[in-house]
Amino acid sequence: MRALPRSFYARDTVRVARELLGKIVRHGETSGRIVETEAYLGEGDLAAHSARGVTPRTRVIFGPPGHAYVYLSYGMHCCLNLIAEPEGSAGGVLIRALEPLDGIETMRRRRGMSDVASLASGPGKLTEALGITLRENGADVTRGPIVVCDGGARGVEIGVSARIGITKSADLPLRFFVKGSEFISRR
DNA sequence: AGTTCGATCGCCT
DNA sequence: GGCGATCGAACTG
Repeated sequence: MRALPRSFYARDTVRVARELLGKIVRHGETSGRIVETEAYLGEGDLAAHSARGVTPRTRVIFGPPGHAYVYLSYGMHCCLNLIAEPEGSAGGVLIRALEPLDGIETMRRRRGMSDVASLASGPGKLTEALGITLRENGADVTRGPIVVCDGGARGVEIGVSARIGITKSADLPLRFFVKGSEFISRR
């Protein structure tokens, strides 16, 4: 399966967040279909790490599209974002949940649990299931080791809501999910 | 140099 | 539904 081209990411962040639903994320032998995303915008989005401009941490968010921004949340979970917008403009899509596809036994071992619907139903869970850590920060997802490709999913119904677990800019409808999926983090 | 505060999860009740 | 775990970035003085 071929990686999505960089041009897919070099667009409006909300559009990229919506269209990432149904796409497949692969890391090594493990992969999953994206069923939940959130858009984090540039200027004016106080919930985004990029809200206060370029710093050593947020450098990746302002960099070229099609790269991974991985950060540590609450000192224990890594979260995966895919960078959107042309270089120099901030925008990222937080991957919040995956439907596990390949390497389910590996995911079970990494997660220490067996229920498939819970293996990757949260941003910290899916990075643990796929073995994604801070080492992958800045990786080019059109090349690897993390690769995103077209899953052939068409015409799924998309649900929209406010983003989860944030306090600033909390009311914006920037969370997107596959309606009815049993693999999302919450309904 | 010290402090504060998270784009969370799982376990407990 | 509440809380503790645990680390790095950014802000303060």
